[in-house]
Amino acid sequence: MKTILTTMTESFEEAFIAAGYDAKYAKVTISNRPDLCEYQCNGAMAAAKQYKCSPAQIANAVVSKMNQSDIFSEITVVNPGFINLKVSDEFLSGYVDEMSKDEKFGCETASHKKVVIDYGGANVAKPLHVGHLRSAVIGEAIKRLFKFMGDDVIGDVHLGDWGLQMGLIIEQLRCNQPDLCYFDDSYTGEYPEEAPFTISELEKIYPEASAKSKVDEEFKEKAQVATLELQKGKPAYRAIWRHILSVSIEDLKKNYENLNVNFDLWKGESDAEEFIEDMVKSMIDNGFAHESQGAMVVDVMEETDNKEIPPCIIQKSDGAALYATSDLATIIQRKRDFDPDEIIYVADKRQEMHFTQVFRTAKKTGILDDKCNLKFLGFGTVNGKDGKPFKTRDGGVMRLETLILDINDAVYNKVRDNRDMSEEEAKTISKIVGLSAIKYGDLSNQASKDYIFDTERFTAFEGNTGPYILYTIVRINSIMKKFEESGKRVLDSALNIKLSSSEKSLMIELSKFNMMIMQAYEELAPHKICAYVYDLADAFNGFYHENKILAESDEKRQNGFINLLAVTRRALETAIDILGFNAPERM
RNA sequence: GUGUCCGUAGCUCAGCUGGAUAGAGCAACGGCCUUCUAAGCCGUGGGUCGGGGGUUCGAAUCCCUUCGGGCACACCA
Repeated sequence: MKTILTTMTESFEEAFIAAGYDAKYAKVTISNRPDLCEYQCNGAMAAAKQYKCSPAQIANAVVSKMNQSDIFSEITVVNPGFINLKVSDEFLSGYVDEMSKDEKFGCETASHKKVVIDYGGANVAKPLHVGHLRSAVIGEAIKRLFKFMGDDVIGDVHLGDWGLQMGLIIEQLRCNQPDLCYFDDSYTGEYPEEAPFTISELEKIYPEASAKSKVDEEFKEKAQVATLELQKGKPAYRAIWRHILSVSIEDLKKNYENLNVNFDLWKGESDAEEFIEDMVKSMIDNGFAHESQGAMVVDVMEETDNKEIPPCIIQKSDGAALYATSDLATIIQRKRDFDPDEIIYVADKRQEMHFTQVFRTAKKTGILDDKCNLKFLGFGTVNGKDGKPFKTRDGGVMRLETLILDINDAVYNKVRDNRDMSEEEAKTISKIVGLSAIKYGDLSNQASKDYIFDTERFTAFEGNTGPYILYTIVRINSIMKKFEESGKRVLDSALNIKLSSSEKSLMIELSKFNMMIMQAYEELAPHKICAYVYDLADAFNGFYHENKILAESDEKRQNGFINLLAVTRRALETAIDILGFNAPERM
């Protein structure tokens, strides 16, 4: 269904044409002067230049063709040539009504794409930390947004599971437990199904190994050898590797679950391994890759570049693969498995250069045709209150798990203070509300910018926060419940057509739903959904304070109120579901 | 050095495909709970949109320049 602004613009296009002017000037926008009007059309001023007459003259001519309109209740021309508009109650109410009957609230796209979204950025054997928060939260929101818009979306965590870290862990394990059968070369039996370590042991092994490799050259070399042997398929190391994967993935799933983040695919770098050899060979054979300073590279510099873009290295001088190689091979794999129309990478913005190189190489070498769009959604750093990267109090890396627990605790205390409820319920609610605090706090900032993660601010439940949105929904729930308990029934699904001012404001906000969601979709901008949800919640709270819903004596009018509440609740719930969190029954 | 992003209220951020008086939230101050969850609502104060030029009837928004900051610039991911 058309957005309300499109509908309005189209009615003005007719008027512009009827008055003898180009339809391109007919654009209707939301008013930036709510004290004067609800919508406005400023085209007359732009048109004045082309037609060499006064803007007011054009505006008046256009408006004179608009007097049949049932969309607007008021159309006025103001100097120098603004056309100020107020929407009619009937049209607005009808529009919101139609929207509410649509499963997707009037959102639609021209085409349904197949999209792979690469987000999460987790590595096996390493715990998630704050740095992983954004990729997970933003990626999940983008994925849900695309799904909502009707695209066929595949979310892939794309684990880091194939690098030197694997060899390091294997060698460290050998030091710690040399008697394990994996290290006995004469061992011929089946390797055990049980992993020789738990996740918390594993999480200790990696830092230990990593630290040792920096001071112990011999150890580092052994790890490199182990990595190579693993990649070549040595059964014992493959067995350890599988243990690392299964133990890690189980733990990662649990952590991502706590964030309400779900991947459709748990592929990793290792899954692209099989494509690397042929890929590199073909790039060389086809003349795309050449040797430079011992490495194999693909030139990706283009004439229009105004800065140096280094070539994309697809093979190190020692013959090993690296980041770009693995990403390119993964594109081949995705092309084969899904043949996507688009692949979106949600990663730290500092990796932009890398993705530029990979994208260009993929196109240049023909791994991908022009049908498939590659997009990079880069996000900024999570900083602490000092404006520097977020750390624990003692300066260490903040684990994501810890961050979530801290937030939940703060929320829990608040919930216990404010409401009388059982400990169990308070805990459940704290998790739900805490998640909204984290996600809304993150998503309400522009993805590309750094932002300050202020635990106090996010857990203080006042103002423009996730909990405020949830609180609004809970209020609606509460009224609806009381309405049902009173034994009253909803008469019909009609909304009121004679509107109070706060009721109209709420409907105007509701009518923006499809527009805002589609804009966020086109711009990959979840923060616009946050801003919208806040405006909607704000409009509802204004309405809530001005109208006594349960005490309304006019049954018909009350019926309209209740229906409006239902629409508002569904709009809010739909929007926060896209953002990746939800509301509790009460709080 | 080159490129790139950013600089908006005391703080955290929107607005940036040009429109009228630059918006929120927090913090400050003043009101509103015998009545649907006060985690709320209403109101007050607070800005030379980093500085300077330019384009335009009109610039936070576009262009140039300058200052300040972040980040990236070939064998890490």
